[in-house]
Amino acid sequence: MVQEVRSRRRGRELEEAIYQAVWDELREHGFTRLTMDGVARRAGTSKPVLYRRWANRVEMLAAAATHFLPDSETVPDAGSLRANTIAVLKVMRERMRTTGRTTMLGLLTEIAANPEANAPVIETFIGFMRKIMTEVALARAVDRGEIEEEQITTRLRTLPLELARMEFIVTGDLPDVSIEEIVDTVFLPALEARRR
Amino acid sequence: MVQEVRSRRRGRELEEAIYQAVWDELREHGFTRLTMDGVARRAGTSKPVLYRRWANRVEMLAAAATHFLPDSETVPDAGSLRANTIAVLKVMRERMRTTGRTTMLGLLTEIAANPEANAPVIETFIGFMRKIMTEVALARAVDRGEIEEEQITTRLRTLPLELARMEFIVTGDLPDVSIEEIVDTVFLPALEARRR
DNA sequence: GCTCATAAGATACAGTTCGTATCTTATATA
DNA sequence: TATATAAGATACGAACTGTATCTTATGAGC
Repeated sequence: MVQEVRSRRRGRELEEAIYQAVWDELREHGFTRLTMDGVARRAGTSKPVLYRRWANRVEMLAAAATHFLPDSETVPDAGSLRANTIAVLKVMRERMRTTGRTTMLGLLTEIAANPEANAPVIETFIGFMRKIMTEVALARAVDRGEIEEEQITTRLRTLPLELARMEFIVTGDLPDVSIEEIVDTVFLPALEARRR
Repeated sequence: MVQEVRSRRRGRELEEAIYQAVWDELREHGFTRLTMDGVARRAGTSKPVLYRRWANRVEMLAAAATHFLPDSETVPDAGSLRANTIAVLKVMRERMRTTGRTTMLGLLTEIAANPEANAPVIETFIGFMRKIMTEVALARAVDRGEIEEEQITTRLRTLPLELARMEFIVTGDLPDVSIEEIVDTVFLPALEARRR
């Protein structure tokens, strides 16, 4: 035989192939119709290989999502709280588009059913954005003297993120106009009201 | 025979029994484990009866939810925009608690997959609350001269509702403290910022 | 280069659930 | 009382889940 294929992948290599298959199946069929058989077939492997790694569908999916979403983002300082908040919301939009609406809903459903077990998933999606919001938008604004540390409450810190997430979940997207509206007519005024 | 049971219910009566069965199954097993067989068994009927009425599980569930949620609410004037907005959010909380977190997520998932077909569901859940918000909180405040019609944008009208819904979906509840925080540190300041 | 433990991949399975088809029979209506 | 309609029982194919069992490729250690 001329063809000397590496017919059996292992470890990292195999896992990458599985993640890719999950992602492709997700694009093609959506979260609700993503099956273990489908992923196994597309990845050129078999179900037991999947179940040896993850206990169930959602765990596998969460791992794939985590794998494809960057766990750090470098957002250059845009010079103002307004511009940086808009930049953060655009990062969030990209992440949500990558993940997809029904996948987000599926993960939220799983989290609702099993909060402790899914703490890492919560961290990947929600905690991460809060971190970026704090570091990229708020901390810089405090440094710059644009706002006072005391103006920032948890509610206000997460406010633009919550609105962005809700809009994406319900409408399926988050246009630039909405981002600007959230920042200009809700976030900044609410923050401003706490001055002094 | 002494016992003269109506052994075969029809129409309205049968439907009420089905809705009740859906609701009970929902309480007992949650949205993800609600099965057609289970509902049929509990309602003392059979699957074909369900499928003659609704095309699938989600449609049936949406109908049951619509059936149990009041389609009008009388919220007495509490005297101020602040108090009325809080009252509206408490109505919303009751509706969300009645529906349940995973059921909401399930319906949202279905809406995402099939927006046109589920327009009535959207109306029941989202449109209804907007209407209450407008009638109970905003219109009265305008009448009272507390705010100007021009201050109200769609974004601001739905702002407290979006925040309340997101918090309920992610955390599973909406405590009084959150309601007050939403109204006092976000909604009213954002509205105030548009004065003049 | 050989041996061997490990894990990949194939296959088959029981158990659920969905949605449908088919049939019998109770019940409202004319 | 006759008849159309729909309820309810039952059974089914199809899809999917998660597991069990088996063979065999492959990397690590000798």
